[in-house]
Amino acid sequence: MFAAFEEYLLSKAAFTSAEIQQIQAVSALKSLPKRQFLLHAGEVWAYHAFVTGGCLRTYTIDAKGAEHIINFAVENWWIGDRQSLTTGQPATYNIDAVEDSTVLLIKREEFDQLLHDIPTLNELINRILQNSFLTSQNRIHAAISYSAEEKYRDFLQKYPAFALRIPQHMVASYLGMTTETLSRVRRKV
Amino acid sequence: MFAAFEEYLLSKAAFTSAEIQQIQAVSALKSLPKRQFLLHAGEVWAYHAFVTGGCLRTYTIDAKGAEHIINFAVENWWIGDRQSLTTGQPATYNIDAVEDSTVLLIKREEFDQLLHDIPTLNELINRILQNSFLTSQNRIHAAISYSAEEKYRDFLQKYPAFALRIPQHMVASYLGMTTETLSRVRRKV
DNA sequence: CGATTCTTTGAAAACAGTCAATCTGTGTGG
DNA sequence: CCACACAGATTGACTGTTTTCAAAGAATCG
Repeated sequence: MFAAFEEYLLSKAAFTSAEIQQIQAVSALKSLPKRQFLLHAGEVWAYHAFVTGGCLRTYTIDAKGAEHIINFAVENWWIGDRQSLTTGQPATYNIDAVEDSTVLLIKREEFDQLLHDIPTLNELINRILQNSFLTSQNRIHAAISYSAEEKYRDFLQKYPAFALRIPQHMVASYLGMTTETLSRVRRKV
Repeated sequence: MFAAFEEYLLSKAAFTSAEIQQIQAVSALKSLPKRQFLLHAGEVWAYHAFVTGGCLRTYTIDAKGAEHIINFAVENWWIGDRQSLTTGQPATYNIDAVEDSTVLLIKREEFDQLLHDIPTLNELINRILQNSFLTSQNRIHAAISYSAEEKYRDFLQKYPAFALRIPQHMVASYLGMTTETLSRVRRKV
């Protein structure tokens, strides 16, 4: 399973095999059956996590019990509560497995050491951060500009693969609408 | 006006005076009267921009002529179309001045050189990027979870100063609702 | 198969948007 | 300094969209 991470790293930048080994030395693997939590809101999150297989979601639960999904992470995506990671404050988000998943974990201190020792990794992480930011901006734009139907069309166009593997009530919650509304929108699309 | 930027930089990290001078050498100042554009959608954006005074907004205009504001930037905030900056593609956003403003501009190539020469600046920029990302995440959460009234309360609580200086129809457009809806929400709050 | 989870449908209510008119404040030019 | 124009905010009546609640149908999994 580390092989998937190694392949990802090498596809993104020219890491030496010594660097790969150093990364592997601090990587821990974790299997998460469907519905199992990686993080509960209120706990402190102190890892960098990379999804090697499956799908997870980051979400909140409001006073009425409704879930609001901040994002999904499938193979080759990073996941975690970055706010908690950097501030040390309790996490505001829950993370659990949408499907049976496998995740690779690196503790914060060890990851910081890697960033310090391996400039290539530092650059890669910053590139990813920048991408995450741009993606977030686009999502904000969609959220404040589009109707329910437009949001769903936009989602389908951006993430056609997600629509096939993620339950619709979760897609609805990601798009900021109810399951019923999404179901009605889908009838039209 | 560079003084404001220098003060900002020194408040954020320990820059040497040589570094400050190197930064100043590539900084250009620009005054923007209210309503003047810094960037039109479709143009390529190739600067890092820092607001030394006033207030600007980043927004799109949809097919019906409605504006959707992605964000505001006041004194000591950075602004620009990062997507266009990094990819070289035409910008998707417009940027113009909400008030008479002053902006400090550094061309992309020169900024890259600074990042290379001044590790402290590199770290600072990455910290800011990370903050921008976290702020975006929170905004997404608000946009998909809250009602119009909750969105406005949340906005007031996070940015009390904005409510005083930004016209309400722009706040409405930032929150993803119409001016009329915001006006009705305000009557209740 | 039976139980659970997920999706769809219907009807009513709540919410937000639209259109049009009025009101307010501000700033400019005469 | 006043009058007027203009941008911005509010209000009312109406329309349309989305949510809510409840129930019934699929699909999936042990």
